[in-house]
Amino acid sequence: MGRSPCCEKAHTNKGAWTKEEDQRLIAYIKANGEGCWRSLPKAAGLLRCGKSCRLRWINYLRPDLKRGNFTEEEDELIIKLHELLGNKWSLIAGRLPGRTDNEIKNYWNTHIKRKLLARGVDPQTHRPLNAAAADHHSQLQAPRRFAAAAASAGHPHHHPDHFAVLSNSPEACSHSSDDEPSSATPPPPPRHLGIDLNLSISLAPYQPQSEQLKQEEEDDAAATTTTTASGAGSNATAVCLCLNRLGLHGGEVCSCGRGGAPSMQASTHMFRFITPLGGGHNSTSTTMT
DNA sequence: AACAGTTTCAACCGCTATCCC
DNA sequence: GGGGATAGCGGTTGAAACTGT
Repeated sequence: MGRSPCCEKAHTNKGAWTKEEDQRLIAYIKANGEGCWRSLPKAAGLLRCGKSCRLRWINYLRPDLKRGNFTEEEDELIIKLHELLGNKWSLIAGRLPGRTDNEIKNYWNTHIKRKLLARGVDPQTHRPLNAAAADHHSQLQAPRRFAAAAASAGHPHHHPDHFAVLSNSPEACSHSSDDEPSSATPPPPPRHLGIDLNLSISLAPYQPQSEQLKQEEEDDAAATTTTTASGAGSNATAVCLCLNRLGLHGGEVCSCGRGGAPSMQASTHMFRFITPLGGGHNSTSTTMT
């Protein structure tokens, strides 16, 4: 039996795209928008698989792509996000406007891995290499927990890219590490690379962007912090995790607070670091830099 | 200049998640 | 609720570009 092929392979081109194919695809999407990828090739007059068209558009032809070398700030942001999310390239890409998951994945494998190794840091675990060797078992799981939690908590009405990063949320907290026995008093939160890792990720209810922006405008009494209706409860402070809030340049990419940045997707890929009121001092955002 | 080895990155493949009937 | 169709994701591949000898 098996799956039906994603397209009629006998009559499709493969390999590198020609300029003419690119032009056809661009023209079609400009005229009709991104729609059903499966039917697009035929409609656009392309002898390509829909999947291939989608990939070409997303990774190469999209007008909002940045292209060019990664900046030092982007490097560090990728490293930090990878530490939190693991190999969730699309989620990481969601925090880097103009970059694609494929681009980041390639960049990770070709540049950042080596950079971390040169620093003596294990690229998978983000731990010092000798320490990583020491407790092999526990390291395998640590950096993936956040992403795993987010993925496994999948609710059909939650947009997959919308989850909050919660702290001190008992049901959400998956950070009690395997290498430390659980006890009545939880161990102090670990810190890595200047990030307060007293965090975990859970899904936040998805809202359509306009609704979300409206909500955020309402909630936006405090410029950089908002409360959410998520499971963190009412006394949690949410801190935006977009570029400028991470202390990086390029504040224009942030549209999470209000509609200021034109058409950036940042608000549709929102992470929030939530720290408890009172004790938090917004420590998450301040320690991220 | 020619060749071999290495690096980069666009594209493909297979799988899972989600949608829709 | 079940099953097929579709979209999206992450891992892998391989050709092109680059570097060293």
